[in-house]
Amino acid sequence: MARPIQFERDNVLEKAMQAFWAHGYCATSIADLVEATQLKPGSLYAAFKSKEGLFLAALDYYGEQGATRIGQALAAADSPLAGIRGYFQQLARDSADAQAMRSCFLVNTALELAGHNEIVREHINRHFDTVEGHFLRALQAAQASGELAANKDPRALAVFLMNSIWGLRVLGVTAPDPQRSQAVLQQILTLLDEC
Amino acid sequence: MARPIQFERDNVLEKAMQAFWAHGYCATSIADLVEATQLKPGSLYAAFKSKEGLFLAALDYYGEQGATRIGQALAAADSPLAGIRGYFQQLARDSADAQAMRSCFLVNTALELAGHNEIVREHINRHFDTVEGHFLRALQAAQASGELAANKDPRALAVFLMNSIWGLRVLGVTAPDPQRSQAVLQQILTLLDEC
DNA sequence: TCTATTATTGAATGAACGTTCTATAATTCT
DNA sequence: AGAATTATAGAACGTTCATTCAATAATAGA
Repeated sequence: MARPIQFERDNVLEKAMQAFWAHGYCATSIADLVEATQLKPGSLYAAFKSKEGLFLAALDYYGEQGATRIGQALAAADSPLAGIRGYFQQLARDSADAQAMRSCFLVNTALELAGHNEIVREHINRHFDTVEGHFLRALQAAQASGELAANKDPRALAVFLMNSIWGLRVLGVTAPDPQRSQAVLQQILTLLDEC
Repeated sequence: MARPIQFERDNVLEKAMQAFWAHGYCATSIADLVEATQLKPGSLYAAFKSKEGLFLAALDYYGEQGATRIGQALAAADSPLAGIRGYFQQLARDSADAQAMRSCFLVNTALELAGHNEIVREHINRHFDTVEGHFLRALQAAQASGELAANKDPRALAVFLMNSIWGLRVLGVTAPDPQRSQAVLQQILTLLDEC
């Protein structure tokens, strides 16, 4: 009974996410988003209500994709600990890439907005909790199978791994350098070994 | 031969720093800075050239203060490792404070601007390097005195400690919680012990 | 005391901001 | 085919932005 929507929502969210990720919430103007998504202001506001609405949608799009990817990578690994080691090896490589110089969209947003905006904080925490949950289950499985020492605390290790991700993201933006990333990686992995 | 400057530079920088720290570079307007510093736009521009100039001055003011404070805390401790442990205990307490919900000004800035602005990146790295230098010297001293195991790598540990600071700052903004902060702290301190 | 110099003031500037609105295009149901 | 409905386009809105400027106030040397 009416004209159907022309654009694909995921495509628009992907483009908007890239723009927000690259420049942050405040520094990304509606004009930037119009250019990135190829939608006119009217269409953007009809679909997402406001700049903040579009931002939250893009944030969730990023968060869900990321968490899913991590979950799949862990599930596909030869063993729980091998999955975690593999993930951090890749992360260390990413954070050493001087071309990228780009943190995680969630971490950027956490520091730009989470301190003041409770809604944003909730969205971010939800995604972080999902990832932490993946790590926790992997660590518990590793302990059950004897791959992780019995005297380790999976919960504490899971929080620590999240902490390490956040740190490596900052390192990747300020001083991307393979040697430094590898040094950090070694310390992190040491904590997963017997000691 | 001319009218002398009325304001104290450090006082203005302190106020400007608080404003930038609380809201970020982009979200802090000149009007905000005028109110915070009690200087009119003309005076701000005469003294600091531009918004960016004032920001960099405030960033350095923060960085130098912070690095000095850490250096003094480490020097005043009973032993090198005791100094490091004490610093991280305090940091873990800070990041568990739900009232504050505020990261480190340098970390905030790193994620907001360092990816695009090379000058900002250089300023930030200079301050981070100073702090890392303090940690490195403490770790080397600890190793020399036998307090730190001989098989440890002070350089790698120093980078890892910086990484842990950054992580705890993110934790403090998104989900301040004593239990989680303590869990992370325990893992970090474990790496300083024999194992 | 007068002159030169510089700090301070706050209004003025044009550009860019997020958002809204009206006209138009496209579609479905009757 | 016509009527009803909704997406799209892009100009227009008032506001706020960073910055500049002309007028004024305050000081130091002559």
